[in-house]
Amino acid sequence: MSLRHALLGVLTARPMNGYSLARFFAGSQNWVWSAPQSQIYGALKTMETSGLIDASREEGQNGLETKVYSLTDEGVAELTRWVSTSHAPAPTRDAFALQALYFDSIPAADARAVLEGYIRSQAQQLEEWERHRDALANLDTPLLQERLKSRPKGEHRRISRLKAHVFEGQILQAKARIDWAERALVLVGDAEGEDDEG
Amino acid sequence: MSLRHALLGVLTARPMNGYSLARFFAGSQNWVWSAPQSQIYGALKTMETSGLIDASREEGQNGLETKVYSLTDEGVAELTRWVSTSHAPAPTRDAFALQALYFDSIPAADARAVLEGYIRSQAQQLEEWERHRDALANLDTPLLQERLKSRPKGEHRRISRLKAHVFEGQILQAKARIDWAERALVLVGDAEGEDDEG
DNA sequence: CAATGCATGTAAGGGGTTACATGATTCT
DNA sequence: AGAATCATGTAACCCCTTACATGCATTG
Repeated sequence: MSLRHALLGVLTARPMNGYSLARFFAGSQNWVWSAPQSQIYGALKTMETSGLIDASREEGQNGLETKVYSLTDEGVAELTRWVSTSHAPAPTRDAFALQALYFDSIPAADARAVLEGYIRSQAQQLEEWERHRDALANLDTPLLQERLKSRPKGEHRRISRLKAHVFEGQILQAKARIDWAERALVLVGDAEGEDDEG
Repeated sequence: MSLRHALLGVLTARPMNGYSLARFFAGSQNWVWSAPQSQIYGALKTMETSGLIDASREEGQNGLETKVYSLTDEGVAELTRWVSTSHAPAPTRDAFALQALYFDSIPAADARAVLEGYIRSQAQQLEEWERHRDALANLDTPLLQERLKSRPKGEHRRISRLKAHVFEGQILQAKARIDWAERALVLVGDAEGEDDEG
């Protein structure tokens, strides 16, 4: 559902081809939406068919012919409409919380190892988000710079602050998860020597 | 992927039929995994085929014949294995953060309305999770009581604390989201009168 | 007798993942 | 010559959503 809006959002910064969009979304360790390459091309095709974006054949970086997509008026309107609308939250589906619900039924050492791995991956993600937040706050990302070219200078500070704040939100959540996991380590460790089936 | 493990986890408390499981997972406003009824029956069938659970025909609440599923040894082993293993975090896909990234391009009043709706829904979810956490801490949920029957009394307190802590984690995250959204309200409101395209 | 609850399923369609396939250009 | 990068796609499979379909039993 939202991949389309993510693509529309990126394309408001500047027109891009499928390959660049795919790189942006692939893995995407530091953004709020990710998608594999194979999904991008299909989505772009259906979005073109439904009139949200336009393709123009242009020369790529190496003289290769590429399809460069840009927003149509309809695409801009759809993004604006979507951003302005309240959407019901997606149903909860938290695999790690599910896993943690059954830590009481495995050896404490195993639960500790899983929690530590979780903390490591959250800490890494946290770092990446902090970097991205700082880059946005300093107007130091390529896409933001492109985007600001079509906005009056007086708005630049407000825009960069708003975008940085979105990643501040991700940061706060990652920190909450890390704090939680550290307290879980204590809870699990409490019963050292506890084993499997009781 | 994890619906199977969620089902295995619930079935460790007691054998259940598809209908009860469907009610448990449907909407599931206060648990960590949700799934619609239509998904449950299919998942149960494939899990039975792959030997994770066993079905036995028994009498339901009203003399109706129902299929009651219980874990096989293989099912227990699979759940234990899954819970004991570190899993890579799912790629980020945060629709609300995506939406918030473009609040700078809509009227501030619209952004405020969306944020307020978000805060309301998060606050509601928060309340439900707090109720559930408290119920677990007080050994006051039907499923936990069933589950504890097969565990030594000495472990009851530890188990209920661990489970309650999982929901404490959800609570902390919901609070972080609400705090974030409230600061976002200030940031957005800063530029009162700012409009659409600049 | 109608509505609600118990109980089990199917079907169609969309979204996401993994892997495969192809071809040109640039770098080493 | 071989590897990496640019560039665009396809195919199979699984998960999830929405909706439909059926039938028995209880309650008002």
